Amino acid sequence: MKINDERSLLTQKLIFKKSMELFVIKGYHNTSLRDIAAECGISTGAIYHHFSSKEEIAVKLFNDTILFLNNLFEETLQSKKETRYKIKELVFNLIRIAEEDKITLQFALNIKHKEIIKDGKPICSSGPFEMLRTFLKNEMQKGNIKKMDSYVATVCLTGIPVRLIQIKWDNVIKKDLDIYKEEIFEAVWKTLQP
Amino acid sequence: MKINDERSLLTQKLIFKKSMELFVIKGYHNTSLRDIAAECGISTGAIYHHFSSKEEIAVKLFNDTILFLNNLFEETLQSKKETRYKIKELVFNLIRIAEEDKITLQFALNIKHKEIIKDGKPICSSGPFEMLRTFLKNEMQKGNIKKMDSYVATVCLTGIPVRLIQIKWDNVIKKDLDIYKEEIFEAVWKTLQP
DNA sequence: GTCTATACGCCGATAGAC
DNA sequence: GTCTATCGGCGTATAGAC
Repeated sequence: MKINDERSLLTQKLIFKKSMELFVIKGYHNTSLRDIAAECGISTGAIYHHFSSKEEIAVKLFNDTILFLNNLFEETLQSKKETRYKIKELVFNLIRIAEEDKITLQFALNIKHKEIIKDGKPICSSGPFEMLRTFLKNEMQKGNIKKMDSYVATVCLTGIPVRLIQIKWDNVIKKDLDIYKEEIFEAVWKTLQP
Repeated sequence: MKINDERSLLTQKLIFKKSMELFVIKGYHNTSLRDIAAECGISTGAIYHHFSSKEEIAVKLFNDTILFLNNLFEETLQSKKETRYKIKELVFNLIRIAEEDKITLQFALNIKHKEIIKDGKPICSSGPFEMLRTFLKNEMQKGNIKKMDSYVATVCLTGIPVRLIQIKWDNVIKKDLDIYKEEIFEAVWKTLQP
């Protein structure tokens, strides 16, 4: 790898990072390329050297974020042996990411593709959801959790922690999320038991 | 009420209705005043006779929607006697509205104030959530549901059905939501039991 | 109350020098 | 690879006739 390639890569990373921050804080449409350029300390022309459009930045960010969630879920589900602890780890990790990597998760959960993509929209964001559904279906077959509709099960697993996280972001909850995680997990787990 | 007042009111209602539809379908920022005017069959000038800005339309729509949800929840909770059936009715009504009054609920759940309001944002959308939390706290005191953190309880009550509704809107679920409602309610109810 | 016509600014995107 | 300068277009909002 040449020196220039490295510098180029660094600039790209910077544009990604600052763009995501601004998209989350101000919203996609309220963020102009001039805003991004200023935040990065470069010019709009420089941005266009790396990306062909503002939309391209957002779409790439979006795909990266989906991938990040996919990896997170996959690793989490492999990290424990017992079903109960796999799910506990998943809930805990979600809550942890919501505080430690807030911007990324906010981008994943709040940014609407509809607002970004103008015409036909081919982005599929249901990957992580489907992975979890597959996992839960398998666990049902093995008899580790209650046999129920797999969509309902996945909705219980994701809906409860995600809602907690969102009301925290909306400042409805003031306290640190950490104190809720045990109780949240127990609620999720209960829905999956006979 | 004079004739002209009536006509004026009708036009306003029309603008509200079409604006909400467009905001939901295309997104707030991808909807121009020209779009709204065309959809209403009037001119942009006419819109400005009734509203002072596009933002004003969105903010008023938003407040109306919050009020709608507040009323819906309040009436629902009074419609039954037993706690179990109050909550069942609530879950069922949410799911029903998601199909029958889709646009309104999509507006309430999907539109981000941050995207609309440019500067300081005073909109408070936590009213319905807080009402449900108060209800659940009272039920705990009466011993009708398990004593637990009230935020966690409210998150369980809202998070599960809302998540189901959202994945339906995202077309992850193909079938009619009606077939899930019993199972969804049972899941919610379980989280609130000892 | 509604129309047409238009002002004006901001934004995305490009051109061309360095 | 980054800059400055600029273009074209669209979107909000206004002015003034009817």
